[in-house]
Amino acid sequence: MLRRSFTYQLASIAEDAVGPAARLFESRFGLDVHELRVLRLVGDQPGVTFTTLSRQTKFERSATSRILSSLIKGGLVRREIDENDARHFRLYVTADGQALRERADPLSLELETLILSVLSLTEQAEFRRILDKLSGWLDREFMTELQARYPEMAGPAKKARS
Amino acid sequence: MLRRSFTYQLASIAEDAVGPAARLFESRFGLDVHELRVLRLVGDQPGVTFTTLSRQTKFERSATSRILSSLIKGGLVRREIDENDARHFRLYVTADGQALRERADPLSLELETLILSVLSLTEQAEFRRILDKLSGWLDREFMTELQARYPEMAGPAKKARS
DNA sequence: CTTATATAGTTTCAAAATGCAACTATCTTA
DNA sequence: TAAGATAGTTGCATTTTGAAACTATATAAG
Repeated sequence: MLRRSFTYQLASIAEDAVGPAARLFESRFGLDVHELRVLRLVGDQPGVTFTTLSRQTKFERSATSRILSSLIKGGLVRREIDENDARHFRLYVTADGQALRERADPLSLELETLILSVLSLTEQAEFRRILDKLSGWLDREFMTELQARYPEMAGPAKKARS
Repeated sequence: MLRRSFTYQLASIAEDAVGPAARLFESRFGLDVHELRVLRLVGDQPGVTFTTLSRQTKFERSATSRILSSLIKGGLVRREIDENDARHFRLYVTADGQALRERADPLSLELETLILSVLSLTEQAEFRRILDKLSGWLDREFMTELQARYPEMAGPAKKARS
């Protein structure tokens, strides 16, 4: 078999993994995976600020803002004006949001376990370790490195569309 | 640091990897990454049929059809009616398509090397091996397994949108 | 032979997502 | 008190989406 491009393979795995999950979360909790992603990021970083968050979501700022609005409207997230700088909002998950996460997380875990079940435990650990290493690099030095090597591509991340 | 959901991590890595690549291919070759994906899949499987292809692309059939049309219009792919069954088209990359691939592939390889450069050679090999194992499983048994466990979600893969 | 059904692939179209740019509001500096 | 800078939101034109309808060929049944 021909060796497929690594990026294609990654994107393809991500789609196979996220796609079914998306449908399940939608049908069980009426929750869009994008919303879930934001809910989790906020939950894991109480008091996180919008700009930080939107860098992590990998969505556009405007998209993140809209998702956030919908979470707030749904009572899953609340925001507080920063007392030192009223331009900032500090974001927190509400009790309802927390409750929802607590229902959603086991399903995530279940799916994750199923996906990884084809790997031995050693492989799973190794895979995780490698993914962590990769994410760290991609989040930090990689982007700088890219800009340096390919100055032709400025501007922020464009839709990858897998 | 909190352990992030594996699917989020994967999607996030894929986006970081594919996003920049998308912009580069666009600016250097005027080629959309989706088109490139299809071009490669056809190139690697001369005579492949539309339905097979669209399963591999992970796009909707209609999207695949549109991308294919654009490749054909651009003279990068050609199609022939199957002599045994006129409902099928057999797809082939043209000389122009091949030439384009030959210009694009080195860039892909370069990017891929850069992305993986944070890993040791052993890790790279291990990572690849694990990815292969995962893709195989996800393409085959996994989907069946999912349907069995979660009958509530029928229908074909929905946009994962990461 | 004629009708029914299945399969391959394309096209249409309304709804949703995208992303730039303009906008509001606050803060900082001078 | 005016001029930027920063945080976040919203408007809106464009693009993307995906389900459904459609065309065309093949196969099966009566």
